Amino acid sequence: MELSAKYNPSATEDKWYAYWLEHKFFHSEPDEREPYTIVIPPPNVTGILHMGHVLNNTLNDVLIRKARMDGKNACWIPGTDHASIATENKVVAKLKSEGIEKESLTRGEFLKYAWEWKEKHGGIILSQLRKLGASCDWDRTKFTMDPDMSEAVINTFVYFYRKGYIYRGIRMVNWDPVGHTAVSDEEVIHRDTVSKFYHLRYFISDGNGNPTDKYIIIATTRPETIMADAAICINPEDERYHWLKGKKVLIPLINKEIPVIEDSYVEMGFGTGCLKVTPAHDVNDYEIGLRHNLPVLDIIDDHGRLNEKALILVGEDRFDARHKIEGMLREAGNLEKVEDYTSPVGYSERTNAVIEPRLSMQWFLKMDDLAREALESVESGKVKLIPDKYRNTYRHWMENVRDWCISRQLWWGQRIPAYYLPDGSFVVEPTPEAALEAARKINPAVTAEDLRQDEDVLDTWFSSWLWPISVFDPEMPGHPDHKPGKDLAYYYPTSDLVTGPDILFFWVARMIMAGNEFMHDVPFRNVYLTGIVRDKLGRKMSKTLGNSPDPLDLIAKYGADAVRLGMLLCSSAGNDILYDEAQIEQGRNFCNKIWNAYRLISGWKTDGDAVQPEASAVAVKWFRNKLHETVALVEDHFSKFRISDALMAIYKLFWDDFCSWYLEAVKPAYNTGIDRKTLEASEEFFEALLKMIHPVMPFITEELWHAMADRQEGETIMLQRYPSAGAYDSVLIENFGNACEAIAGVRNIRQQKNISLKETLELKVRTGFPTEVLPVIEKLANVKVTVTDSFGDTASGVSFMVKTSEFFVPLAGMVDTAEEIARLEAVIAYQEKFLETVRKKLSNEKFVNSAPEKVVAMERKKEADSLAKIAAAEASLKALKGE
RNA sequence: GGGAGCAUAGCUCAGUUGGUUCAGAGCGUCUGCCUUACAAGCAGAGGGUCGGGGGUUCGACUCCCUCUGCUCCCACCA
Repeated sequence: MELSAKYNPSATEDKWYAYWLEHKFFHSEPDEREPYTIVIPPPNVTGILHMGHVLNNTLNDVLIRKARMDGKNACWIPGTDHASIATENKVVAKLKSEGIEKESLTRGEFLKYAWEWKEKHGGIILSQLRKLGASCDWDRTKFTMDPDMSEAVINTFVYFYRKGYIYRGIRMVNWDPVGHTAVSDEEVIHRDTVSKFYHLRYFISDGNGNPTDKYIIIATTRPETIMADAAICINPEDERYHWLKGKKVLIPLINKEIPVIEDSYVEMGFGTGCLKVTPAHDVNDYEIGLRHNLPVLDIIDDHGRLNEKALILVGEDRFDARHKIEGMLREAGNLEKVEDYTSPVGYSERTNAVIEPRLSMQWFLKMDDLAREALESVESGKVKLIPDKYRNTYRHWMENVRDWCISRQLWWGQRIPAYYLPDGSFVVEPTPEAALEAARKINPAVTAEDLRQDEDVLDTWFSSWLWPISVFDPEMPGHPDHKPGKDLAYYYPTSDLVTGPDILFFWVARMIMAGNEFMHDVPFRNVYLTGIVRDKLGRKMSKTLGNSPDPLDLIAKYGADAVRLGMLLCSSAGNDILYDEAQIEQGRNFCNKIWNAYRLISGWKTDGDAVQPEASAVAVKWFRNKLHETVALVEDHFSKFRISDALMAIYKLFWDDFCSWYLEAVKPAYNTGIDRKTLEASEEFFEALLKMIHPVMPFITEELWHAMADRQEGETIMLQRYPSAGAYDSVLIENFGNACEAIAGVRNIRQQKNISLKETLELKVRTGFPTEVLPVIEKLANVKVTVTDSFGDTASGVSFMVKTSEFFVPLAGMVDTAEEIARLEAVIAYQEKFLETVRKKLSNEKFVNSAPEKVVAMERKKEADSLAKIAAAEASLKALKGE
């Protein structure tokens, strides 16, 4: 059958993925083999595949496929994350577009919509991963809100509550007015933001609530909060304001009287040195308020609007209010001036809303003990971070961690299992039944109807930190004395985790905590932290910039293998990836190269009588050694998670060594058959190469592996053993490399002298050059080689050197003597300079005495080689000059 | 404000205890080729004072100090 000159991925990818699924090659069950386990970083259940996923899951798939081919029992657990805030936002937005407000729904009604949404959109991303070729064990797919997974979360909550780690308290939290929930400190992103610095006049009160003509100036970025001011604060050391001590001032517009207090928190040099204290809307002010017993007046509601306690601008959004109050203050004569000002402002990671510091009742998990142990796990090397520069960051975070705010004012998630009695006390139990029983111990009269469950749900990370445990045995979390199930006992701890550094703390650190707590062992051995995918200008991929390509479009255009290779080419661990479509083109081109190598080999016909040419014999011998050498190199790269280096080594082995040198060396002349030995060796090499590439490019390798031989139904390249590194003869490899250089030398001369490849030339080489590789030179350079001690008339030809071997091509009548003299003189000049530096070293006693023997010997060899080269060049020069 | 990291060819990056002829790779560039696997290709070539300065050493891309320029993380200066 005639094969197309181009590889067509669309014709093969779906076919082979279906084949793999049909034969359950991805499925794993515990057995006597060594397990190799990866849990997927669960993507948002309603998310769509983006380039970051492509990078991450390609790496995961390469590792898992490599392990599978290494004979391990490889298991990659897929699944999705319920992503409370993100998903709830999407559902709320969707309902809103249909004219339904969340507030108008009961919790149950809303959750019904949410589950419908999840059923419709959930899992899209998992099907996209199939397009990429991900070899996940789909039978084990998990979702963080599966009933048993949710149960694990509840049990964990109860466990830590009973342990005394979970408590409830009023805290200043980061309020997200768009998500209508508190978020953790880690979910707040601080960005320098241009705003205004308003200088306001606060008039001194005469004591009866009436303004005098004296005033002080206070600088603030948030004039809309002045109605909640509880005091004005000055530094007690500040002599400028001593006259203010004990006075009262009036809040502009509402004329409310508030005291002047003193606190060293105020910096005299900043702003006007005079601070308005608004305990309800600023973390520091809250602290000051506590010290000075100030009342807390909360004037902003869940949506970020002023409430009735503000007295004015009630119902206005905080930013509208800021704008409006500026005018009102100016009109009232309270606005001294407005300056531009840049200051860090907190934004919600999920909704990008400006965070409103707000007091509220929340649930917290004590972190100190958990963090201490989790730090130890990394410090001791039980968990290795790759690259290890993240250890510093990790340590810093673990040593400064604050208690984890785990409650969220949302409905989509695991509801906190705290049940309130009518008197306000509460019990924490895994089920309503158990809660009732416990409540009756407090008050026997309580009925099920009297109990009210806490309205909040748990932070999503409070479920995903259990992921490496609960996917195998959801009964384990919360029960550290439970006997792990068969799967958990076999697969835990998992082997490697591949994820982004942005969730090192959110997720990785907390998984380590949960692992230590419930399994008394870390959840994984190695954490490979990828970079962030950026565009080629270094900008983050984002929808608004429109610089984020759709991976499925790329797969459709170039093929999944090309996309995978393109992503890996530029991905060294921990470094950001500058994505460029050109890399994916390179991947496509590589597919094509593989495809065409197959076309060549598959077209060869054996000629039963043909004996193996010498050139083929040495090429076969050389490539076998080269293959062994490269496998060893690749294994070394893999062991150090240098995936892109491993890939490049294979890429060069295939393209340069196999295609450009080996195949050209053994390729039979036009219309002639090939000998059996060479054909068999070629097929063996090609198959080994396919196996080496398979983890990175699963589709094309499966296609060609099947095409090259009669395979049985149920056979697959993905379960073949990865080629093993055998011994190799580095002398042969070097000799062959020198032969290649000699070939290049002749080709170079041909190009310079414009001599066609079809014209056979003479090539002389000095005795001593390994004769074994000469047939290859003869074939690929189209030369007739003579080994000799004497080049004869070197004036009528061109010489060149490979390492220390001298070659000569007689070219009667074609030599530009002047040019050749100039070239040789340049060689001599360069070598003499080089020789000088070498001799300088060797004449330095300190060098000779203190440097290792090997290094000194090397310098002596350099000296000898250089002398030889000079001698050769000088001889040629002499001949040219006719001396 | 605190901490960490980076700076090597036009671009993206390797360079693994300071020592192989070590200044590298891929891509791009230039030159010549539609050569019977592949022009998404083949052959060949050019290209860098390893950010600046100083120091340690027989020897520094590699270790130390300093300057400059980027990046990231953490952080409550209104």
